[in-house]
Amino acid sequence: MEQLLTAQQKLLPEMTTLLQKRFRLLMTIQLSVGIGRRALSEIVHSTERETRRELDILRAQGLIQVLANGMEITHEGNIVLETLKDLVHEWSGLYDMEKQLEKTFKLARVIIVPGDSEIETPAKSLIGQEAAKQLELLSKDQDTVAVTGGSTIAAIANHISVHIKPKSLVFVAARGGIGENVELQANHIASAFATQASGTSRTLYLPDHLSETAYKTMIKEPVIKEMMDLYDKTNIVIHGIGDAKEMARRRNSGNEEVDIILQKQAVGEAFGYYFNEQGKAVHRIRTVGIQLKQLKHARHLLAVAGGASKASAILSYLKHAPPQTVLITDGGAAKKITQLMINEN
Amino acid sequence: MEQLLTAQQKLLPEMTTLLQKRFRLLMTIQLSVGIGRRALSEIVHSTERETRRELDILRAQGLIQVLANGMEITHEGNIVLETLKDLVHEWSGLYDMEKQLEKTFKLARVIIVPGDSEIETPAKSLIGQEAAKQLELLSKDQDTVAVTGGSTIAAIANHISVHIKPKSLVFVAARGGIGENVELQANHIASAFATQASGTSRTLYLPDHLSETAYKTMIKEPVIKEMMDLYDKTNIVIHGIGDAKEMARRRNSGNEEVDIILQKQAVGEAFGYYFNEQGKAVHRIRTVGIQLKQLKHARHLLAVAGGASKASAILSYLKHAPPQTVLITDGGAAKKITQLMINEN
DNA sequence: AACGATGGGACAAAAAACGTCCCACCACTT
DNA sequence: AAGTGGTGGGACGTTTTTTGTCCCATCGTT
Repeated sequence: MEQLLTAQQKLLPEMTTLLQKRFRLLMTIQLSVGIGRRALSEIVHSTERETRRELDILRAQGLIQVLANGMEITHEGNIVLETLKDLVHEWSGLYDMEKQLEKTFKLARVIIVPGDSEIETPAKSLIGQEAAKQLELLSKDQDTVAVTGGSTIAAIANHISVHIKPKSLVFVAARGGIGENVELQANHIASAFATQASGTSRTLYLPDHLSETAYKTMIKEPVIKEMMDLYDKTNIVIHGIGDAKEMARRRNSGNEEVDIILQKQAVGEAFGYYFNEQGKAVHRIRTVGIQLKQLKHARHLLAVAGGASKASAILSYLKHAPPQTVLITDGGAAKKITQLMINEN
Repeated sequence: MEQLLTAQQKLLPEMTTLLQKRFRLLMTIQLSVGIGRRALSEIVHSTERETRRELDILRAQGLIQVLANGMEITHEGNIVLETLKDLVHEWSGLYDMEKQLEKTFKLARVIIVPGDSEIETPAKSLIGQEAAKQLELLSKDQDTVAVTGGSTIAAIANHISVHIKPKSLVFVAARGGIGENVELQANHIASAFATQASGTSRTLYLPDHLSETAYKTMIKEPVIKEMMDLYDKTNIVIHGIGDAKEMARRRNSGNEEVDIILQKQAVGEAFGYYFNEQGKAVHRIRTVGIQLKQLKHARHLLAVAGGASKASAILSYLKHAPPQTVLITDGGAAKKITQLMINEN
């Protein structure tokens, strides 16, 4: 039945907003009987005309009744209100969390999709879809877009072709290779994005983590140097947020490295920096790929990560996220983040 | 969960239509892959522009994908389609039945609300609501409206004030008193309607069934004569459809009367006539109140009845219903009627 | 190469929504 | 008893959206 509602929302995307709007009106009328059209408009922060329109509909549906001294909710209206209470609470809860996170961490935008991508697959797909929508919204012609790897970022690819209109985007792999799975490599993903968006892609064929000597050698290679320059010109960065231990494991870090991470209580990782719960960088490893300081020059940053287990990593990252960051996550992560924030205070 | 959907429909009445429209588009695309915008418009009998608008939404939602040679449904679209199948079938089934009944019996309009008013109370309320809407739609200023009694008709009263704009309607009791319950008497209902619609009412203080002598005496009374004249001027009639045995019981008919009804296999009753399954009038009793032949002169007839048990009575009535009849019933009755019709052939 | 479909762009016309008044009415307060 | 501040509903010019109807480049098929 959960699915039925999800399917309904897919087919009628405007439903969610409308339902919440009318629900709120109905609820307000219930709470303050005898309220008038204009007073109501003020409370719900809506124009008189719009409120009026919705009220006409509510009246025609027999959910409210008009008295001489204002309006009151009918018995039927009360039933509707009661029935939809949980549903709206669920939905509007997400909306409230979005706004709260935006405000607390001074982010450009926070988008929370319902569900938990670790438990239900549709949530990951929703995240991907929203990320693709944001990319379409924020990208301009001939922009350079840097992308990292990971399953969440990979999930965006499926929705690119549906949402992105062609505008000669250049997709750049934002980091070298990590771990085994080819499908989740930045290189592969950049290329996939380019195909789907009818753009071009540039790839970086190097391991993500290099010894100092190897690094110094490779940086002089023209092919590599060219990529480093591209990072300076990057307009949009789409990146995941890694769990510290998980990233260390993927990088096949040695025992001493893992020990440092554990000892310094790192919870999150991004672009070679490990962050502790307070959002402080406690450790750094040399990585090829885009650098943290280069991020600040990008016009938009899409931070994409979901699942309750990533909550602490996301929270840690948010504490130093640049203001042009757009966070796209899911209800599972968002709820956990809120919990963690409460525990801190 | 059934309730949740009902509540949703209450709050978003435009949802039903929209959902069905988009569902149909999606389904058509699924069936004929590679179909184009214009061909699609023809199939679903919609304008190119409207189809286009909906298609844009479906595309943005990732439910369809645009190829060079037309459109195809995505995996996600298929899931949505599968999930909403039952819901839409339920809804559109009602719509189809409406059209079928309209056509078969040449009626002005048939409205079927979901549910069965004998089982769920909301269905009766829905019937009342729809009847009130129709009255608003069909009535003109200073119209004379005759109403009969019964619980279904009484249910309309609650929705009158919400739907009817004041237009000096005159409500007339269409028949005398039957049975005990005052609240369900034509007199009481006419008066209730008038109050709710800010109109006036005329009542008929006589028992519905009279002996011939009593009838001949009373008909000469000016007060009664005046009412009979009013019936000739009646513009709109709102009436229920009675089950034959039930009506006989309410009228406290004698045993011989009941025997005739049983023997002649009467199933329905309206305005003193008992009808058999074939819609033939098999028995008649003298009633005060509006007469069957006077119905034909009314501009609109609202026949209101619900519940599976009334199906045969409704069907019987429909067989001789005047073309200006608007039938308002519920899913329970409509489904039973359809079954009965199939059995006849 | 030609045809017939495709989707998408464009634009004037029609329709709906909106902002913003006024007005009559009613319930309180003064 | 008069005044005041709220109520809903009507009205109307303006703005925004929707609609109908083209054209056009493109692609697959003939």
